[in-house]
Amino acid sequence: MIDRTILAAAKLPTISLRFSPGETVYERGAQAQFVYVVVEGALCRFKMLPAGRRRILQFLFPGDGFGFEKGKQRDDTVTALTEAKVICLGKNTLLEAAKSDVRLSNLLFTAAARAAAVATEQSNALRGRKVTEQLALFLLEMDARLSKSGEIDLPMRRQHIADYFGLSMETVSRTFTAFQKARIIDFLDKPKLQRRIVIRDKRRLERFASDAADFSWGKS
Amino acid sequence: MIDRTILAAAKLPTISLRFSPGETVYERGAQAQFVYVVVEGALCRFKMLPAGRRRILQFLFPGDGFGFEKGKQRDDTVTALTEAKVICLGKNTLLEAAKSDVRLSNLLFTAAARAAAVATEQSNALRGRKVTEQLALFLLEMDARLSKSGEIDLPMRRQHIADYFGLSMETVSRTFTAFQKARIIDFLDKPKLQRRIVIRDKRRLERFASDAADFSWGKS
DNA sequence: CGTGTAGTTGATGCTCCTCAATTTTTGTGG
DNA sequence: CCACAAAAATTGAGGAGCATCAACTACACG
Repeated sequence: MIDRTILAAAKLPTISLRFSPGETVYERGAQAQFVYVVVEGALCRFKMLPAGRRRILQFLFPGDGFGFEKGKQRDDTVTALTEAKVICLGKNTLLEAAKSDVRLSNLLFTAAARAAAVATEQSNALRGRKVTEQLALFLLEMDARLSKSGEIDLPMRRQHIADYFGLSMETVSRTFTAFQKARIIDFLDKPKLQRRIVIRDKRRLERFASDAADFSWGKS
Repeated sequence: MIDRTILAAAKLPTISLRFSPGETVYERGAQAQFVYVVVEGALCRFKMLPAGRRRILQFLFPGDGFGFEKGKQRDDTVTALTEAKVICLGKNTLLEAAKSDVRLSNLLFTAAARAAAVATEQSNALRGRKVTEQLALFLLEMDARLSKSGEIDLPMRRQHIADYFGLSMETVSRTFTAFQKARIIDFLDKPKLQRRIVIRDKRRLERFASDAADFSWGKS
């Protein structure tokens, strides 16, 4: 909900940080001192659930902000999926600056309103949709956000995707395989965890994403 | 995301409106001129989906605000479920006032941030939960918001609840019946379409809401 | 008293989860 | 570079949960 634009407008000094895969930016229970913006790499924001499961709230990519939720204590955890660079800024510093700067305050408000809209939109976009729809949307989104020369190099594992959609890892895998067998996507670089994907038939993927069209699992 | 507090702080004149069951406050495509706050009664906000289905985004009760989404055109529709009273205020009027009033601008920002938090929270609270959990939560929420002397008089039909959770009407009905058979709730006033409900065993309902405990459908 | 709407109940099938086995990829130390 | 162990991903079989279709009941209204 916060982004580069706002930090730039605030004209306040920021701190730059680096993380390696698996390192955590902050954990549940920590003091909520800073707000962050991703500069490079990929991270994910999640909560732990009873029974050792976790719910992934968001995947974070360059330009995305995080850590601005209300409350003095963190309620979520953020860890890096890849090598990542983020900048941060004291939360109070920003809020104080907003108190005397109407333009900044309005920027914050607009950003928050947009964030709220996006949040409700997202939650509604996924409800009641079939797995093929959700994952088609996911692949299209990842394609839009991090494809280079037509290839998507997914920074997250199947389990992460499953935790994001509340599905089982197996279902994610089966769906991707089905997409591949239908020649909608392809895996590249077998020696690289099938995480590198190419969309071969975007048209058809988009049809899956909007339409509830269905295909059978058992087809060759 | 907007509420009474903000309209009060804005010190701007509001207009009072009344609606009867089934009447619409605004429809998809209309100009987004006003923001609203419910004073009395119940309404619902929804979008139409292909195939004649609809997705209910929110049930609105006294104190709830609506109509503040970005964009010049409405993307949703709001209709009254019961006799309802709402107040409204020109959107631009409010935004203009905020431009020169830091305190109001900050209030708007805070409200928007809270709305964003609530939205993400809600969307995450429902993902992957079983029907019994979702509906137990729903009943507890309705109990908190509109019970009088222990009775909940639901303003919405089974179909509305189903559209809200993305379930079928039949599943909602079966679950309520199961709650009743387990003596967790009871229906009052048979001659009133089973919409009047009493929670008999709140403790157990709360367990259903948090825990994924399950019971069989076929029990007497 | 017939018609329409809301709600309940039952039978059947699809979707996706769970558990388990197997294959592929990664990482480590010779 | 290879051998081995650990982690990630795939694949298969069986089952739980919810949708769908359809019949039936209860109440509202003319």
